[in-house]
Amino acid sequence: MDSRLLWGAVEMLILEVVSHSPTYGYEIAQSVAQHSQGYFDLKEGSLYPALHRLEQQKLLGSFWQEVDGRRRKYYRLTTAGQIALATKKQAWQAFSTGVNGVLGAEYST
Amino acid sequence: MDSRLLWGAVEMLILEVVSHSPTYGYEIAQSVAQHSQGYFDLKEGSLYPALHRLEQQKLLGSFWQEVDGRRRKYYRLTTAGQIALATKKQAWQAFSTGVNGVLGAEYST
DNA sequence: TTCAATACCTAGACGAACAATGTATTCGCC
DNA sequence: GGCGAATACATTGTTCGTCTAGGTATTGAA
Repeated sequence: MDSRLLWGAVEMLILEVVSHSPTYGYEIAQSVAQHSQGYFDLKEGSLYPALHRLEQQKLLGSFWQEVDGRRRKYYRLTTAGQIALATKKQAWQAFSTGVNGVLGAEYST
Repeated sequence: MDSRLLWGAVEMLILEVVSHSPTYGYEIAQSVAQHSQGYFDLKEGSLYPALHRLEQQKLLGSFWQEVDGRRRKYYRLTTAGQIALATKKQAWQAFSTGVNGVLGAEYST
């Protein structure tokens, strides 16, 4: 995949996954990979800085929890996060429509 | 618009526009803006470096031409450019499908 | 003459994704 | 009892395309 296309979409994908239920970094990466048929492979160097960014922007809240001897940092969506997610989805729609508008521009059809 | 989403898509959009007929930078920017309903606004700082990149990669060829006292640098798609465009379109499709797969994921359990 | 539009270009700043590396635990395997 | 794979977190430094902001020059309208 062209990783450049990933720019700006990572945060939206994270917010989307967390919006369904509180979850943690490692599981987010797996969830994104799974639902994209393995297309997305969030690296730690992208994932964790993004989570910290979103937390600092108060779009995500977090709490530590230990499960089976493993410490996990769970994230949940804040109200601001819900709004941000909706906004990002709209931006994605507009972007996607824009690209397809150029690609499918009727120069003959 | 979220300019981050633009990453990596600019070259594809340029190649697409040029593929229809030889054209020049200024017109490319206008064409992209028009076909995306004004969503995309290619800045010169993105447009010209991208054109030079594509020319250096031999995906675009160029020739100068003067029209009405204005010098224009026209670009045309090379054979390699056609292949690259097709490849980028497929990558875009895969990316778009991947994103929508995560956004529209069924969590019904 | 002054401004907008046309038409090209570049230098530097910015910032997110990546590779690589580190820590630590649990579990399957033999 | 040892050993690798998977789990789970994190950071450092590099990379590189986009943007801001600046520059040159011509044409045509106010």
